[in-house]
Amino acid sequence: MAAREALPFDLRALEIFLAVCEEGAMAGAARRLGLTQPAVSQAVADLEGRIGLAVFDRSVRPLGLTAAGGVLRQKASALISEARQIAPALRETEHGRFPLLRAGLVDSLARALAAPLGGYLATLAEEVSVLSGLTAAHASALLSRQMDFLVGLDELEDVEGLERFALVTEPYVLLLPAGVAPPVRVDDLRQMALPLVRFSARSKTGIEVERHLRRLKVELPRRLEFDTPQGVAATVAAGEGFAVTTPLCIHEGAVDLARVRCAPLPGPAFQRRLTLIARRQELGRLPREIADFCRSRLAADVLPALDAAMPWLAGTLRIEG
Amino acid sequence: MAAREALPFDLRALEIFLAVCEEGAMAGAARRLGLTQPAVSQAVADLEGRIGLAVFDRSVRPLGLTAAGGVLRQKASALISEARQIAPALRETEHGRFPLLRAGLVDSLARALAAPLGGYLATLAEEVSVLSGLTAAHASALLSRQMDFLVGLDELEDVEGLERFALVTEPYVLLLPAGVAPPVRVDDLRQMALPLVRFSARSKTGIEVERHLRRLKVELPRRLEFDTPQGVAATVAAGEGFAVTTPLCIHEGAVDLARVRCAPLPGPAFQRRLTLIARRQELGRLPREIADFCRSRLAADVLPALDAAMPWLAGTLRIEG
DNA sequence: GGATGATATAAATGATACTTATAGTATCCG
DNA sequence: CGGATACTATAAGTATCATTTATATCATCC
Repeated sequence: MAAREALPFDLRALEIFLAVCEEGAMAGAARRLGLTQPAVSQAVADLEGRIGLAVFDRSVRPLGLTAAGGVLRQKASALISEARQIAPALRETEHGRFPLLRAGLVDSLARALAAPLGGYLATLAEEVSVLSGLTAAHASALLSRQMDFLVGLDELEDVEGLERFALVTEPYVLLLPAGVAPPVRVDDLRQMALPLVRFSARSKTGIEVERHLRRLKVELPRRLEFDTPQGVAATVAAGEGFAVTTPLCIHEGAVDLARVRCAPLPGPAFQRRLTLIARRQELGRLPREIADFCRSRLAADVLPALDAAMPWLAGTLRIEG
Repeated sequence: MAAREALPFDLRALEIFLAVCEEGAMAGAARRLGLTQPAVSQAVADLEGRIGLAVFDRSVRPLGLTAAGGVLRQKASALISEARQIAPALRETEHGRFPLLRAGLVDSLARALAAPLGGYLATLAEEVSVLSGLTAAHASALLSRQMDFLVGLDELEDVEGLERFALVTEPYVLLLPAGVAPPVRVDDLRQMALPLVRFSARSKTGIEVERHLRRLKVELPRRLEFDTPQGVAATVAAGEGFAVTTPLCIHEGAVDLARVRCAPLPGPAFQRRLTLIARRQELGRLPREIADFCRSRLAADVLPALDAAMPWLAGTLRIEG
């Protein structure tokens, strides 16, 4: 955690600063706040001393703002207005629940988890939003506090201040149209007659697959790519190509298993892990509990079907925790 | 402005509260903060007294959070982390400019203003973003502080705490394919052979046109609609229909004026006004200056061409201020 | 070039954050 | 169960910081 250096101001100082901005004069601000003029003058001088910069241009009247003062007005105004909303929000929370929880769910778990997760969150919060999509978009939303947690691949490995709960690890596998014989060796892969249906490079899964194939020196023509597991699975089911995907993506695709064939991916182990990521400490025990819930639902609803369809997975698809 | 009731806490109290949350114990928090245990105990009791709610459940150890406490942790954590970013941001502003300015520009001014506005803002801020689109989306971004100001129709008439600067008022006009004779009376409108090309009801312009035509008892079949002035203008230029639009939308459409014909809209006066809207007091004199800039660019770059193409406008298209 | 209305500084005062000291309470463990 | 341990609450004193009164200095307007 960052060094606990003291904050250079408190909310009271910002309140006084904003009053001066709006009145254009310290004396005016003092009248409005029910203080004396020197109190305001000293509060402003103290604030400037603490941040080490002048915020007012005292050579003109009405008082002008310096560059730093302009920015401070913008930021302080936002901060105070948020602070004012906190106490009312707390009072509305007497039901013992959060007022709002916002979750991001990677596409490949949308079918498996969106509804149960939404239902579970609804028992914890007054208002719930579950957004499915690419984890990249969710990651930036999480960092900018427009989202409370996300479930997806970990694209934030280098970011401090987050906590992670591993949910499930799964190997990449091959998905082929029903009649096609699966390649057994890496070399068979290089000679596939069918084109490769790809995940878009906008998704981390797409990037990982791309990199793995490059490492294996498997070069396949670029023909069709999709953002979503459904697009990939449906295209394979239609016989248009084969894909490197994962068991959960196949489940997400909701495709008729009679029309496709799943097979191990030849070559060295290649897997991915889905994780729940939240800002550390902000939601207390909640992220851990939500992760537990997700694991139990995956174990109960999804794993049995996938193990039945791909018995050769033999535990390489496993719930963490 | 809202009644200036005092804030029920300052940042120091929240800092202590969060330390207790993370340590799970007041004594632990005291050690971490370099305080004594009673100091923390009293700060917490004081905080609870001010907001009128208990935040900790003292009957269990490690200390549990109440419902309100859970929400407070979430909000306080966000507030403190934003507060910590302020001072560094101020120090980066020694160039005399804002670190970031985010503008929303209504589609109908995108061609006329996006580039010059962007250039002008770049002289004021380190980083600038100018987003074009429907004002409805910009309005919500403005309110949620994801945008600093917007230029468009005023869809926020009932919202407090905003300041407005009128830029330009323009009448709605008819746009027809070159060869078509313009309707002169309202009744001619009702008998147009060509279909009406509409602005989507997602845009305020579209809604206003729709309402005006309903008031005039002009009912025209629904065939083609667009979100953007380009779509409307290009469709009219292709001879596919006629449109009720405005001079600035026509300019935005960037259509060859030889292929279309502009004419007054029969019936009572019907106009719209474009406005610059910002959160009050946050950017100081900046909104007024930006509005001045926008007016001068419109007067210099756009008005002469439109007056030449539609001499019958005769001052009904006018810059405000 | 004063008159006026503002800001800055100094010293005194009041509020409140913090400390020491002590009493009360939860949890652990034999 | 009972005592050891570690925590929290309360009381009273102290230190610190915000605010006041009093006074000096500065900007702006005729």
